[in-house]
Order: sequence, then structure tokens, then C-alpha cells
Amino acid sequence: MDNTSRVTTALRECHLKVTKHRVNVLKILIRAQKPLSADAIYHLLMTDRQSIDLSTIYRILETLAEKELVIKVTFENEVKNLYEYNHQIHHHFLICLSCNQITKVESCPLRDYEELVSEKMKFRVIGHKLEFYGYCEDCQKKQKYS
Amino acid sequence: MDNTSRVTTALRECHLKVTKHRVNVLKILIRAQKPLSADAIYHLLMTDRQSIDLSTIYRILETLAEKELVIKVTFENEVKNLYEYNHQIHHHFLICLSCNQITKVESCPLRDYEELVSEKMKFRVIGHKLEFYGYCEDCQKKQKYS
DNA sequence: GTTCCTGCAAAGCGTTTGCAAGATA
DNA sequence: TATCTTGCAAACGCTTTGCAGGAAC
Repeated sequence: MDNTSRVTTALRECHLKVTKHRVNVLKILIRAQKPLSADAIYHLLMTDRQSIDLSTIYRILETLAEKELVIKVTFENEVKNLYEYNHQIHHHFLICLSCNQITKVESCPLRDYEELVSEKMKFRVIGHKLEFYGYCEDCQKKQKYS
Repeated sequence: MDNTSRVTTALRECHLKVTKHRVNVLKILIRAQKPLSADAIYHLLMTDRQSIDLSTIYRILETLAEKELVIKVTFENEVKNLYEYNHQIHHHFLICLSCNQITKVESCPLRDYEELVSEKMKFRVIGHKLEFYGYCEDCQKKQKYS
């Protein structure tokens, strides 16, 4: 199944009308494979000669987040909210402090620890958010020679 | 050593002038034991009959964050930036999805995992950010009877 | 006296909202 | 046709900034 039909089906299942803009936004997020800002989506659409208003993008993202087709995330030192396609696969991010590149990691060390926290702190853990900040391979190389 | 002199010393060590406002902001953050917004600090000062402008608080927090006396943090679904006193002790937070209460946990399961990430992903990990979202004890009780 | 800090007012920026026109079902 | 979606313009809330007066060193 290609992305267009995948996205169309997803929208129908959520009882949302299938509009050009919604399809485009979802396809962009799938292709990106990482969180994007409303603004970034706007520019990608513009580059692709798709006219759309920024406020429409915000409304679309809000709606999609409500239906859990996308996930809204915020990172440290990033003013804008970012939105990622919800692949339903638990993951974390590596965020390069130098170039800000975001890389996904699909392994997670926290399953056991969550139980421990639940017991010790009497806090019922529903989820967690974990990011690693540091330097990606490229930036490490650049730093060596600068 | 009481908080006033602790804070005064810290400011001097950072070559910052010791002003009433800076001392007050730092003391509030120490007392709070959790991250506060600029706005929250403003209201605490006002309640204490200390007149100050919001922009001054932002400037103070920015300066203190630069000198690493405080840490600027952002949480999911929280529009405002929060600032916490930097106790230099590694910790994480439990964030209640119901009442938004923030609780500190000082244990951390990630030291070993960071090494793994460094090796496997060729990403030099400098730090990480981890929060647990769920329900605190009080909210769990309330949910039972509602 | 010099440098840094602060209050005030205004602007900046990301995001949200009201409303009328337009598209989807 | 009824309902939902969109573009446009304006407003909103948090944060930053310019500038002149004031405080710390």
C-alpha cells in the first residue's frame, strides 16, 4: 500500500474528511521520519507549489494529534512544537547539540525501571520521554579538526 | 550556611552583581525544589510584596542559566519554560498527567545504556533528559472513587 | 566613576481563533 | 444539502529588546 492510500484509510478510520491538505501533511510527516515543525511543513509544501495557510497546518496538526495519528513533541532549547507521524513503535531520539540533527533509536532501556518507579514512588507510570543530547558522528569528526 | 549567603556567594563566584532581585529569585528556586515558570516566580514575589518587572525575571533567569546556576527545562504540553535551581545532582521527574504535579527522582537507570548508545550509534552522549508521565498517588486515589 | 542591572513600553514570534467562503460526504 | 475544512486577518500569550534611569562595585 502506498502512502497516499495508507493516509486516506487512516483519515477515514478516524472519521475525518479526506482533504488534499491533510493527506499532504501526513505524507510529509511519514517521509520525514522525524518530528517537523508546522513551519517546516509549510515550507516543504510551498516548495512543492502547494498553497496553504499556516493556520490550516496548525489546525490539521491539532486534529491529527487528537486522533493520535501524529504525536506532538517538544525538545529542550527548541521554541517550536514538533510533530511526528505516529508509527506506534516506541522509540527515543538522539539530538545533536551541534547541528540539531534528530535521530531515532528504537531500543529502550526503561521497561524494567518503570516498574521500579511505580513501586517505590507509588506513581503509576503511563509513559516516559527520553532524549539523549550529545554529538552525532559528523559533528564529532568536524570537532576533531577545528 | 543559610540560603541568602549561599546565593550571594554563588553570584560572586560567577562575577555577577549581587542584587536584591537575583538573590530573591534564586532563593525562591531553592525553596521550591522543583522547576518554576517566570510567571510563577513573579507571583510569588508579588505575594511577598516584592515589586519587580516580569522582564527583569526573564533577564535574571537567562543570566543565571548561562552561568549554570539554574537549569531551563521544558515539559510536554507545557507552553511556558520552567527553571530549576541547579543542585548539580543528576535527577529526573515524575509528572502527573492529572494534577501536573512534578516530583523529583534522584536515581537513574541510564548510565550503562548511554555507553551502549555511544558505541552502537556512534553518537557521543553528553547528557539525557528523561521524564515519566503518569498518575501520582493522590490522583490514583481520586480516580478510584470517581 | 564605571559598569552592570532594572522598569517600562513596545515589539517579536509561535500559535490560536472568529468568521465567511469553499470543499467533502 | 448538511457538515466539516480552509484562508484571511486579527488576537493571544510567552518571551525578548531598546532605552533611559538607578544600583552595585
